[in-house]
Amino acid sequence: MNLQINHSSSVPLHAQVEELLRKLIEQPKYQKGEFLPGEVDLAKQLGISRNTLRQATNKLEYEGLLVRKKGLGTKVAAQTVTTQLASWHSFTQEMNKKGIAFRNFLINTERVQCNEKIALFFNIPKKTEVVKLTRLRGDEKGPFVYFESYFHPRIGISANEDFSLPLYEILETKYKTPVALSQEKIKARLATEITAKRLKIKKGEPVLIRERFVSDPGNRPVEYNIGFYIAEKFTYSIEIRR
Amino acid sequence: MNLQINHSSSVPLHAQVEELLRKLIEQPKYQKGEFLPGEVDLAKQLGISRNTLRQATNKLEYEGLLVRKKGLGTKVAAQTVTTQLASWHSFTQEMNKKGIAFRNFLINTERVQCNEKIALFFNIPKKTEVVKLTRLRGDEKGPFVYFESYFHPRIGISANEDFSLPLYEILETKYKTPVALSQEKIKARLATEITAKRLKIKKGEPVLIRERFVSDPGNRPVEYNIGFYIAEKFTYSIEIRR
DNA sequence: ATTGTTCAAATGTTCGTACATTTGCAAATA
DNA sequence: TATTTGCAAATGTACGAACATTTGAACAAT
Repeated sequence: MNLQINHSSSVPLHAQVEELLRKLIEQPKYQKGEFLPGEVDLAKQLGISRNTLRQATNKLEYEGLLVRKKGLGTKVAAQTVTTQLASWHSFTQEMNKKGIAFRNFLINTERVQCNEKIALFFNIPKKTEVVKLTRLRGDEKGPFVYFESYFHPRIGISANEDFSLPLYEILETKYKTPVALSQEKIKARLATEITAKRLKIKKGEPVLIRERFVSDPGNRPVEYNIGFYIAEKFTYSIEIRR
Repeated sequence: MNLQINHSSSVPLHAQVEELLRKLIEQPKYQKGEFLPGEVDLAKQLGISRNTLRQATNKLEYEGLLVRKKGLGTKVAAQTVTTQLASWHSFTQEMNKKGIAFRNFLINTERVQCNEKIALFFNIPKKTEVVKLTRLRGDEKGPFVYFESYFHPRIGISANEDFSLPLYEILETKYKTPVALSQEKIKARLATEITAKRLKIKKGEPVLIRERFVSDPGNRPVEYNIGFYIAEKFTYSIEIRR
């Protein structure tokens, strides 16, 4: 492994070291729980001071990637894929942060007639045409979440929109529709045939279903979103302040 | 304002400073966006080194409480992402609202040795004795949720406590331990034998598992809580503002 | 066998220092 | 007057050093 950093780069050393460590700890031995080299050694090896090294490891520890234990050493935290809700568009970021390659298996947009539930939330007549966005996401091993999004006609979003950007960025910048409030409902169910097929699991395996009712600052409905997560692969994480 | 720290305390200086800053930045002038004193000045005022001060501010910055700008200064972050949960102790309220008679099937308290996970969160040695509260709740048709709560020894809660009152009321009034932050994790799993027995369902039926890591305003761990819900009977509802 | 002691290694804490970079503003300049 | 320059103040980066505390293991004493 190439543990090289560039002392004359404009990128701060601690940032370089941080990146390097992110890659380093992907190695199977570290994923399996082996301790990293000691701080003193590692710093010497990298040609930097222990303090600078700790700047990097501190950040990774904050993120929950590393666990340090006084008198023992530093190792990679036991990994669970957590969806961080505190930030809105953090899903891919979370993935990337953990070094998990992230993939869109399918993105599709179409115009459909809305069902009763959506009509009720949007406060529009049943069967009004709305734009529906469908996404299937996962990693190289396969999909692990299936999403559907429906947008209120008022937004004027197009079925030809480029949805590769974060959704809430598109809404805010292009359509001047800030989102301010969302009501979420989470439940667990056994996979139906169609859901199982989409997620490539067996019918009857448990899935986490997360519904999201998104509104703007004036409390007007903006988006309805429903996601089906493979339960085994997911922990839904929420941070609450009061 | 009393900017005093104790150099001979066993509490690390940076932790003391962190606490102190949390209180300091509650002042209206800082909430309104005034810059904190410069690092050099503030460190001198506190009688600590700039590095130590930065250890504290780094953490607060990472938490999103402070914003630092090179060449300018440090101020309190404008409040943006406030993730707020409707249901702190609202479970029974929700039930009552829906006219569902609510029943405690079992309440039990005991002293147990804490496992690794709890030791890690509480930052105490493995197998330290902690108070464990067990609850089984449901309606007249049977149980639908099984809870376990563990309390940090610092709280000094007794195993003979009367837990018929709302938990967070007990903590705040009797034990002067306000709770401020909680991290929740939600996952779905198939019921193990023991869980199935408790909830009177069949082994292999899906259950929603909700873990809650509760901390006080100083971010010190207070309670660990895990609940097993019968998935079919439950929807977990969250309200998020930003 | 059990208990206590010592030791080396690891992370934790804290200091001091030096220089880099960015910012806003005031003074000098065209 | 408008622009540039320079400076002081602020945070950012980086190093080195010293000592504290915790851990696990080896070893010694009971």
